Amino acid sequence: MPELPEVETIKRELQKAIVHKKIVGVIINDPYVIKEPGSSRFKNGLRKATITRILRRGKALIVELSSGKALIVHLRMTGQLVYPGSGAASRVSFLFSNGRQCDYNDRRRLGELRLVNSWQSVPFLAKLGPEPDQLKPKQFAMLLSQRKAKIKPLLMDQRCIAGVGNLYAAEALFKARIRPSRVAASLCDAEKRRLLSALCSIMKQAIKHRGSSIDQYVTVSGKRGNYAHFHKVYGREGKLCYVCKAAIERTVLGGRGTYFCARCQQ
DNA sequence: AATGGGACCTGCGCGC
DNA sequence: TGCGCGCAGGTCCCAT
Repeated sequence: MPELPEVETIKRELQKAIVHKKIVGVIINDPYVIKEPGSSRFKNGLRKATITRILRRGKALIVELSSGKALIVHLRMTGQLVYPGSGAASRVSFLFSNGRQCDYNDRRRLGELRLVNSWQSVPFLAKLGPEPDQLKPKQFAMLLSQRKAKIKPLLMDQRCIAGVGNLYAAEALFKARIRPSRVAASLCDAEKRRLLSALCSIMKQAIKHRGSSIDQYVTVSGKRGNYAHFHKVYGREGKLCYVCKAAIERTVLGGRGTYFCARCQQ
């Protein structure tokens, strides 16, 4: 579900909601979503900890604790953090000293919670590529050079660039007028510059609108994201391209549904 | 190195 | 009404 803009939106709301609050208890309704450590060590490691800071890297949330440990939350497809939570549908609830709680919900149970001593050493985080807005055009060009992979799956490879998923990859490629099936190394300098610029501007706009609520993504406070109103290709198979009126097409790349305009994107 | 397939999960909407 | 299938914003693992 959530890509960079959705996770960033969650991070910002979470900051306002729970930073400086003290955890007094943890309710585990579904131990499956806790990948490390075991339930009791997870509970004990969180109890009495105060939340000091919340960070985002790619699509992962990092909740830093006064104990020096960190809670890593990856929402994958259907994870949600809700504050204040009611406990309904909660897989794990974090109870605070103010009597309120933050619920972790996850319909498909693909998400992960981990309590770690040092988040820098979590393999997935250590391997993440740079954030899109940290990239200079030259670096971006380097990342794509020599790569035989198709550009859309490569954009979604978290080791290449962090935070880009299926939806925003499709939108960025449309804005940059590049066909998703193009081999990355075949992009000319101008196309690479267009693509980075499209990626950054789309992420920025999407964050401004709290991300895209397509199915059931909501922010921490339960608000929907409005960026779906701005989608040009994602989910628009058979509908007319806003630029050239050709029908938007859908294909599969790297196992993921891929939407594009065959006329605008060459 | 890169790609394709499957796996992990649940639930929705569709056609029959 | 019921059933099977395809689909879903993510990532990992294995075979080729």
